Amino acid sequence: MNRLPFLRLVSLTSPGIRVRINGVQKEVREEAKRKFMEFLERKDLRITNQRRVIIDTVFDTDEHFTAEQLLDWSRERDSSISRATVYRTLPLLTESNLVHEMDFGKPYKFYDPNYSDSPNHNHLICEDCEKIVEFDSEKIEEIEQEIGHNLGFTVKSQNLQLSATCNALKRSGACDNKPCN
Amino acid sequence: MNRLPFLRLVSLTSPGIRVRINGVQKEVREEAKRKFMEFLERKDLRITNQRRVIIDTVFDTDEHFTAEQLLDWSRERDSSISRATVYRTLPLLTESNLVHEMDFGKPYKFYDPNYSDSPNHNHLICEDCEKIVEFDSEKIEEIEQEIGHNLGFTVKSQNLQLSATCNALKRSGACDNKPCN
DNA sequence: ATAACTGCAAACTGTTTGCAAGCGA
DNA sequence: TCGCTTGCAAACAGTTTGCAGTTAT
Repeated sequence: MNRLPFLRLVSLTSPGIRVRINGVQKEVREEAKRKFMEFLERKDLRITNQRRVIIDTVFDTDEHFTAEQLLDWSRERDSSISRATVYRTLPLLTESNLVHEMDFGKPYKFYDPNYSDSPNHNHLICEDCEKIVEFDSEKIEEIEQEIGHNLGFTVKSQNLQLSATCNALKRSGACDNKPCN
Repeated sequence: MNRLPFLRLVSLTSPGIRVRINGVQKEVREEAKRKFMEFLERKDLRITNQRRVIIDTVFDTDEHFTAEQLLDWSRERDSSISRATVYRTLPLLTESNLVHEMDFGKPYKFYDPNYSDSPNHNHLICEDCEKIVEFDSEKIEEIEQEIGHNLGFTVKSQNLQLSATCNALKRSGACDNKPCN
């Protein structure tokens, strides 16, 4: 099953907006693995070989993935991993708050292994090449709180998706980031 | 199939934030119906009895609905309406930009018949009672454009979902809006 | 030992589709 | 009339689950 090429772009920092840097440090990823093991222990769940392989697969990548992609990648490491185990492990990963489940209106879900690193990041999706850029904005978070307050709610989490077209593509016929085939 | 009670709240206007008023005027709804008929004609599609019933059902309500709900409601008016026709009509409605398709992370989609009235509105979902509040914020739109610009994109559309808890519920044990069962 | 975990395959759910009959322009 | 539309039922895709055997603690 072929899926969309979801890449993360290199930072383009600007005031008040933090953009995820490509290639989060290895230590952060190792810490996430450790935290998930602790999460399992806390819930009296077992650290099986299959779970270890899946955890390593999840946190050794920086990319957003689908359940099916995770299955493929995990099977490259251990071909005995079953679809059921992947589907049973994903809810644990999201429950632990180390992975974020996302819906882009496709019939399948996407998972983001960078969540614990910056839990408030939002996404911009390029309509031209279907890439995803992550970004944080303090201003947006402020306004969200304000809106919630005005409506009589306490905002617990937000999900902002921007759908956009690539300026570079319009200028030169190709994205700066990657050719748009 | 029982679905969530998605209601629209009455306005709580505050500076810079426009909230949808409950009960959009009848004329707006009739205009939407007319526009959709025109859309069908423009595409050389036929105005069948089934389509008329579905259109009336969609624009006679103010609420967000699922495909299954639309089927139920339409069948109350004409019991011969089939699931297939509903599923075949929904893409036409979204393509016409009179209805907006939304994903709240559930396995089924929601549809918003208020879209043409305020195409940039966003949603706040109450975690306590699963109601949806619509709101517009010019500030958010400004920042979105700014972020897009800084990242080298032109933002075409946005989708902001706030997940929140109800302050009134916390104070008094019930929502102002509706008892939270 | 024993409770949690696994792979398998079947089940489930929302949505789509092929087909023969029906109906609008 | 002609070709778009319809209802039906089967197909489809992603996800979940029951079960019997396996494994971590």
